[in-house]
Amino acid sequence: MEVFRKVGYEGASMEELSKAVGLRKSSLYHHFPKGKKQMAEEVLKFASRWVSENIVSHLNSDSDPDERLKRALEGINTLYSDGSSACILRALSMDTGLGLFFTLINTAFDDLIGGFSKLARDFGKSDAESKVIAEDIVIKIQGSLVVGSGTGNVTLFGRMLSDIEASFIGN
Amino acid sequence: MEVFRKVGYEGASMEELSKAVGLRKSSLYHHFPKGKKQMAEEVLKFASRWVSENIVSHLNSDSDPDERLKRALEGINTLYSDGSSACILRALSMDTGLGLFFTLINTAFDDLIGGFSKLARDFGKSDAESKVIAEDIVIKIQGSLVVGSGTGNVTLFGRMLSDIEASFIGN
DNA sequence: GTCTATAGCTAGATAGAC
DNA sequence: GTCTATCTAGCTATAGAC
Repeated sequence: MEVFRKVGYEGASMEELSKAVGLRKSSLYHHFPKGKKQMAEEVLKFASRWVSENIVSHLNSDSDPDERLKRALEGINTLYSDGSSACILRALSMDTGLGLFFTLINTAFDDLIGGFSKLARDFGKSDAESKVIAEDIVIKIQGSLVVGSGTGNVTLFGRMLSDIEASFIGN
Repeated sequence: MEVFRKVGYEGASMEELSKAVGLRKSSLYHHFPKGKKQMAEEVLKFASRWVSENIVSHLNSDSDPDERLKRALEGINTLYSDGSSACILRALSMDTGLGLFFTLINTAFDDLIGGFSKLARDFGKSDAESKVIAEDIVIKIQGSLVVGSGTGNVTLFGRMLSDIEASFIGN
């Protein structure tokens, strides 16, 4: 996963993946008979599951909204290593001619937006408002990762998380 | 440029670039002796110049702030084809092992942020506020492109531009 | 399940005619 | 300046011993 999200699908060579895993190239084909494409797919599924279990699950629960928001943001902070790790969804959404992974990426984004949408509703927002708020949150997270890595300013991500938290508590 | 921003540096093959340009591979080496790396570099420089001339120049001018904002946003909308085209800065900021283009990308982002920063000051904001506002704007633009392409919802980009415009005029 | 060895191919890049 | 033809290195992927 580290390799893919750092260099993207085309940028990741089996050699590099092999070194990262600590197994020879041929051994990778034992675990993933369909090769690199399958490896990227499994990585995406793993990441989606992680997001679902460590972020979306909190957003969708029925406990205290403040607590849920806090836990979800902690999950996001962990996922992106305080803003220093790229997003695997973004890394794999480019390259690869005819969107090999579009469906997986699409549902992952939708789940996340759906989670924040529910949270916003539980904070008293209307359905329409909630959708917009949720989209804006995910946009801010992704944007801060892109601009943060492009400018070398890692603090943007942290500020964005603070802003997101404040935007709920403020209202 | 279209090829690079769609599939990234590693994803772009000389063959594909050749077809896009309408010249044979070997002819490309006549214009760009240093090959693919140079092509990407020139594309990046071209894009930076375009951004500078069609977006940043307006932001940094001394005419009516409302007008400058409007023109800059029009430039952004053109650059990204209403949100349907990926950002070349983002496409080339990944891949390529040891950030081949980091400096170019960095200054492009800084110029853009600097431009919006000046605009915010001319709208009466303090220096510190202006920097934050400018960063947030660029974050929103990048984020909406990422989430828009990831979810297949192109409208996010347009909404973001509207929000940006409204955020100034509202204050 | 992991390895060494290698097949088969495509990538980026060159040579040289015109 | 553009072309055809080709080189070479690196890639993904496979074969088969252990």
